Amino acid sequence: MGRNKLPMKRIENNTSRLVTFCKRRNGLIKKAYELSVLCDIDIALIMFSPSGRLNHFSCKRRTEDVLNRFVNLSDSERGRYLYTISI
Amino acid sequence: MGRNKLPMKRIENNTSRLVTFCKRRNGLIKKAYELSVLCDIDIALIMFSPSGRLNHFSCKRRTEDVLNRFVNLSDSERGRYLYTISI
DNA sequence: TTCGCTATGTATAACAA
DNA sequence: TTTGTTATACATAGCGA
Repeated sequence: MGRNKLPMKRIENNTSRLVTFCKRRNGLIKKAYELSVLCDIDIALIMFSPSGRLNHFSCKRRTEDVLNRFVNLSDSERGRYLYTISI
Repeated sequence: MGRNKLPMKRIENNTSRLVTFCKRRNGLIKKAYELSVLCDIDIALIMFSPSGRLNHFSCKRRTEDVLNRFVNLSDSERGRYLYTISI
C-alpha cells in the first residue's frame, strides 16, 4: 500500500519502523473494531510495541474477559489454530 | 470498501454476517501478520466467530505465551488501554 | 463456509513537520 | 511518537456458485 510496495520483512530503519507501527497499529485496531461490530463478536488484540510497551484492544468485553473465555476452553476446542508463525 | 459502503452496525442477515466474518477475519489476520513481521513484535489475536467458535492467531510466539506476557504485567503497565468499547 | 470476480472504498508509504 | 498530505496499492461488498 502507499507510494511503494514494502517488502514483507523487518523494517531496519528505527524511525521508519516506529512510524509504521504507530500507523498500522491504528489501522489494525480499526479493522478489529469493525469486525466486532459488523459481526457482533468478541475480539481481543494484544501487541507489544517495538519499544516493548503493551498495546491492547478489545471490543464488547474487557481484554481480560476475552482471555478468560480463551483460557477456559479445553485443548480440543482451542485447537482451531489458524496460523502459528514462528520466526 | 467494496461495491457499497457498509453502515457500521451489526449485519442482521445471517448469511451475510458469516460471509463478512470469514473475509474480514482473513484480512485482519493478514494485517496482524504483516505488522508483526514489519515491526518485529509479538501479537496475539483472539476472536469468537458468530457461531461461537474460537479463532486465534499469533506471531513469533504461541498465543498462550503472548497472553502470559500480558497477564504477568502489573496493572499499571497494563494500563495503557487504547480503547475499550462496550456495547 | 469458502472461492472467484471486479467495481469501489480504504489503508498506507514516503516525506515533512 | 504522532499528525497531515497525496499518490498508489490493497481490501472488500455484492453476486454467483
